Amino acid sequence: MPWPSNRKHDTRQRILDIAADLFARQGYDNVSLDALMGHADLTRGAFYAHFDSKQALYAEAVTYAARRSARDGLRHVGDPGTAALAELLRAYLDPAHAAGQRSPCPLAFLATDVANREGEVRSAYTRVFRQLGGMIKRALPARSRDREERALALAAMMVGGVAIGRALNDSRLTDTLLRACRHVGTDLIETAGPGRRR
Amino acid sequence: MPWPSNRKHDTRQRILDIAADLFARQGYDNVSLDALMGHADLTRGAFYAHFDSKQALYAEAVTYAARRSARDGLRHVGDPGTAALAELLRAYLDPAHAAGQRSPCPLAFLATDVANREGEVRSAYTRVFRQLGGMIKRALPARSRDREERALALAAMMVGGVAIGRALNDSRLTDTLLRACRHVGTDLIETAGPGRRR
DNA sequence: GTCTATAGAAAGATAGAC
DNA sequence: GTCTATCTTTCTATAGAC
Repeated sequence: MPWPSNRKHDTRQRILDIAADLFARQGYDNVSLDALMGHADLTRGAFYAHFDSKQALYAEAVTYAARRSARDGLRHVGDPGTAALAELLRAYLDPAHAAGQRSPCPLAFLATDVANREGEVRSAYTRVFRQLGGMIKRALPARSRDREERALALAAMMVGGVAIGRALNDSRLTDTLLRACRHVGTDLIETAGPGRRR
Repeated sequence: MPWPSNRKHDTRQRILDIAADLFARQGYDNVSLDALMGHADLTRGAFYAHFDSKQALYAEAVTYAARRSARDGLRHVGDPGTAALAELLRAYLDPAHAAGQRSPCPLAFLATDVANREGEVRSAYTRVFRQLGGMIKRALPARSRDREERALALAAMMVGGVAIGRALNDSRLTDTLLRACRHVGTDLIETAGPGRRR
């Protein structure tokens, strides 16, 4: 219960919701407070009644976008385990995700955008990445060697696949890339049984 | 011989060189023409004698940054083959690369930055990615199954690792991530012998 | 809390002198 | 080709009325 009771802080939440979407889709610099508040049917002036600055909102938005992306993306994913992990891989590397047709993951959509910022934004990004890595790690077979390394490498492949796929100009190549990551990633999960590698 | 003879287009080349560096390190919006030209010991006004617009320069810079990054990064990499590929993996996923201590690869440094642009910039990025994918593919064992898919997934892991590593706030986690990508990536190369998988 | 109005700074691009 | 000066736009942030 972060909020004492139901208040008019609905507005604040609405702004945060819109910000998570716009920032992820267009990047920090390409979203003006004017456009942002316009989407909330408000004007610039009202913004500072809810947030201290654009940067402060950005930091919160990164965290919130991650939570929302996980909530929406993991809807059909069952309990932890390799089957659920394969399903996560499929959902994350879906062309619809790269195309921004559902709640985008800020790790992939804001990677280089966040790298050019400081402080709280970077911390939020780091926190989110740790969560993804931890989730993948726990879903891998408990007794597999290199569980941590496999989890981090898998996360990098997922994020990289979507980030690159979004930048490409050729949707056929994007689809091919995402499919490749799904297939190779699935193999990385399946071959992660106890006592393999090296 | 792209240039008819040696001309004073040295200046143009100098601007391009600086742009490739600044854009990759700071992103498109965070580099002003003022700062750019300042690094070349010139002023804003001289810019338009060499390029049509900032966007046009950006497109050229993406291509040029890739060429320079490959040239500098592959200096100690021998002829194509799995050994050279392992060396490429090591050089690309080096913490010094992620920290920007040598010619940065635009694929990793500009992924989400390029995604928010159009036209020629996206085309340049796509072309560069095709080159990286092709290079990795040719270095994999010729008779291996899924050569194309492995190559693309490896590229995604490399780019993703560096892009994420650069955004993180914690250099220990960055190092761990890059090491994980190197190890798992090396395994992906070694297990790519003829007739494996599935 | 939300509005309009405005301050103040920065940016891309152009014009004309040298 | 390069300079200085300027046009024009855009943006974050603040002030004060309602």
